[in-house]
Parts: sequence; C-alpha cells; structure tokens
Amino acid sequence: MLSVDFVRNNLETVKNALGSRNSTVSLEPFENLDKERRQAITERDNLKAKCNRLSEEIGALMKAKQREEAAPKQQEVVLAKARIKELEQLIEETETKLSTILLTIPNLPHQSVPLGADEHANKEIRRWGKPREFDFEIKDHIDIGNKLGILDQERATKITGARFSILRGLGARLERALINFMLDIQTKEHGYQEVLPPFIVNSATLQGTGQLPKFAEDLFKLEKSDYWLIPTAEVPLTNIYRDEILEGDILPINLTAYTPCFRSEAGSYGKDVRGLIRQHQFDKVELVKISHPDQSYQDLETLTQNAEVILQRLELPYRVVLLSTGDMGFSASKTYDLEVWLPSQNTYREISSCSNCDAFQARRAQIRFRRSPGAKPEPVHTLNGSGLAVGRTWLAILENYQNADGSVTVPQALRPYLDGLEKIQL
RNA sequence: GGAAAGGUGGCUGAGUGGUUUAAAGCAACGGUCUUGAAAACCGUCGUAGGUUUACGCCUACCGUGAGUUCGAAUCUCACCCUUUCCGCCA
Repeated sequence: MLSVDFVRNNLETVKNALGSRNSTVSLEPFENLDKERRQAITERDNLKAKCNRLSEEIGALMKAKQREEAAPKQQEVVLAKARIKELEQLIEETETKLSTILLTIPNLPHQSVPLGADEHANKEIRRWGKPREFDFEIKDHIDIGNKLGILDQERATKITGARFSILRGLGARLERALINFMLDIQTKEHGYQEVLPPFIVNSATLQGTGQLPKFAEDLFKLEKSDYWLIPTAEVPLTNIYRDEILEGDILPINLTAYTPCFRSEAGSYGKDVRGLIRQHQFDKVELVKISHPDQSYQDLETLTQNAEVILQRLELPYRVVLLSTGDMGFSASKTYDLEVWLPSQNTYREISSCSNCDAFQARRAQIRFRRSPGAKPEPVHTLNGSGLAVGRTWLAILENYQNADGSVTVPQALRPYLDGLEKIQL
C-alpha cells in the first residue's frame, strides 16, 4: 500500500506507474474523496471539541446543583451530536472508498526495473552452468517418475483431484532430503533463523502481505471461518512482526521456513497441466528479510544469491532474470526470478522469485522501526524469495540427472541426506 | 464442547459515571553531579488522524464492535483472544 500522503503529493507519478504495471485502478475519484474526507474530519473534530467543553461545564454546574442552567447546554450537545453522526457516516464512506483505491494500487517499481508490458521486457542478468547434452532420447519428469514408481499422479486425482500428486518411496524421500538440504544451507551458512509457522492464517494477515483484498480467488478459504491456507510462507513469516515497532539495530531480521503452499491456480486452466510444475499443493523453503530501508536493495542481492547457492550446489543450470514492470507481482518493487533449465521443455523455468516489497507490505501490515531510540517510527522494507520451490527442484533433478536406463543420479551435495544413495533406480 | 477468571501505555500495575489531561513504579532518553561510571536529583518519555509557515492546538485510541448518557477505561449487549479446571482428542 502506498501512503495517502504520497499519492496526494505524487498523483502523476502514481498514475504513470499504474500504467507501466498494467493496472486498471482509476485515480480519478481520489482527489475529491481525499478533500471531502479531510473537510468532514475537521468539522467533526471541532464539533467534538465543543461537546467536550460543554460537557465539562455541565459537570461543573451539576456539582454546584444548578440543573436549570445546565439544560440549554445539554440541548446544544444533543444537536451537535446529530451533525457529528452525519459526518461520521460520510467519513466512513469516503474512507472505505479511499482505502479500496489504496489497497488495490500495486507497488511502485524501483527505478532499476525495466519498463515493459510483459515478460518479453524482462532482462536476463546472468547464467550459471551449462545445460547438459544428452546422447539419448530424454524423458520428462512424469515419465521418469512414473517408471521409477516414485511419482503417482493418477491415484492422487482419486484421493483429491487434478493438480495433486503422490510421491512414494525414494520420491518422498528425495523431497524430504531437499527440504533439509535447503534449510541447512540457509540456517547454517546464511544465518537465517528457522521458523515453523502456521499453515493457516486469517484475513488480516493476508491483507498485510497484499494477497487480500484483491487476490482472494487465488487462495483456498476454509469454510465458516476467517481462515485461509497459506499460498506461501512469505505470508506468515512477514506478518510475524505485524503491528510492531522494532528497534533499528536488530535489522535485518532473516527468517526461513519450510511450508507446504496452497494455491487455487484460478485462471491457469490448461497451463502446465502435465506433471509437477503447477500444483494446488507444493512444498517450498522460503526466505524472508525484514530490512532497513537504506539496506534493502543490497539485501535483495544477497537474498537472491542465497537462493542461487542451492542451485549451484545441486549443479543445476539456471539463469537470473530481472522482471519488467509489467511482469512483477502486486507487492513487489523489484523482482529477480531464478529459472532452472528443464531439458524436456528445452527452456528455463521459474524456480524462485526474489522480491523487495520496499515499504509496501510494511505499511499495510504496520511493521515499523526506529532509526534511533526515540525517533519517529518508519515502515521497514520487507523482502522474500523462494530458496527454493521444492517440487520444481525435485523435477529439475529428475530431468537434468536422468540416465539412458531410466535411472536418476543423485546430485553429490544431496547424497548425505539420502544415506549416501548415488542413484534412484528400479 | 462445558465452567470460571481475565484483557489498561515498552513492561508491572492502580483506576466501578465528571480536574483521568489514564496514578504510581520500572525500563528508556536528555541533563546536573563525577576523572569516568553507579547512585541521587531534575526533565523528557505512546500511536494515529486533522489543522498550522511555525511554536502549537484539536480529535480519537484502556481486546474488537455496537449501545445507554450532557459526559464511559468505568454501565449494557455481542464478538475475539488469553489463562485455569473438566470432557474429548494427536
């Protein structure tokens, strides 16, 4: 969320930014609503001040047993209160409209973000590793997984429905190994604190990180409650400090968590229907930084590198892409995607998305800090990134490490997590 | 699910209709004193909104929301949360 002040004083900038982000939010009503609201507040506060004064006088008269003299003053208060009631209704209406506008304005892009309508304007920053050349006909991860008996999507459909899967035997084991491997690197080498948050959150939490009110459709909601399944650990992790004022010297706060993630994938029908790429439930190890505003863009570089290390250790070729204004998520001011090489698709596919949300989420979630003790509280900057999407890592390993005989070699770095296993085979 | 108690500032904790402008203490910050520190003393010490060139002034906030009243932390209703006990349960 942008601050009212900022929008009021930078109307043109915000309008331009909206355009660059393909947003359809209209700022036309903003100016009038803003003015109307402030006038009403001023009038109401003046009336209230008057009532307070009168009430005090009435109190004094009552004490002095001068009831008759209090009566006209009481009348006056009653009258003022009727007007106050009208004004409060008006204030509430305008504030609702204003906050609807403010809550649906996406974040402003950072100046370093390329302008563009969609992913074609994204900018490749760097590549790591060389895609392997195969001297046999390669299979995709679905075929490999099915043949090895470690992936069972048909039966998952019976148990739940489309876009769910069952991992079995070494498949399940590989998933668990990856989770531990990722968490170990982030906690032991990069200094993140491991967190195990709730997988179910309330709507205030989702509004804090920007999923609500605009993207309810992408989420799973539990019936007869205000509870929702998390679409990413970013949501509970970032909200840990909601409604708090932190001391500046504890920043940055680095958090990591493994959680399953639940997404309705509304509007993606027909997209990536095969395999594990796009599931309603998937595992992810998430990285979150609560940063000092002066440091946050440097912290984004660090966070991105922290995620990259996982791919490097697993020796999976990838590239880093800087998203353009039109391709970024709602809350982000700057985003790097990590894309892993998928032989079956002969292309790079997203496996991590690392974003700086600047003060956008912090303002919504009221996460603030003091530059020095006693200083005025300011919003922190919040960052998040996948480190990494476990399901996509799982399938990337199957595809990149497949052998002609249908077996899959276990990446060196992962073997300690699988009792030294070198190969997944029949 | 049943019963009971409770929710007040960063923390502890008073306050049951009218100088509460939320006491007091602790913590924090600034100062005096000191070679330095501690102690002592003095002062400052919440958040948000509105208004003002500015000093400042005004308004709201005692779990949340509604209500009673000229006036609510205090009374009424609903809800949320916490703790304890019982029941059920991994």
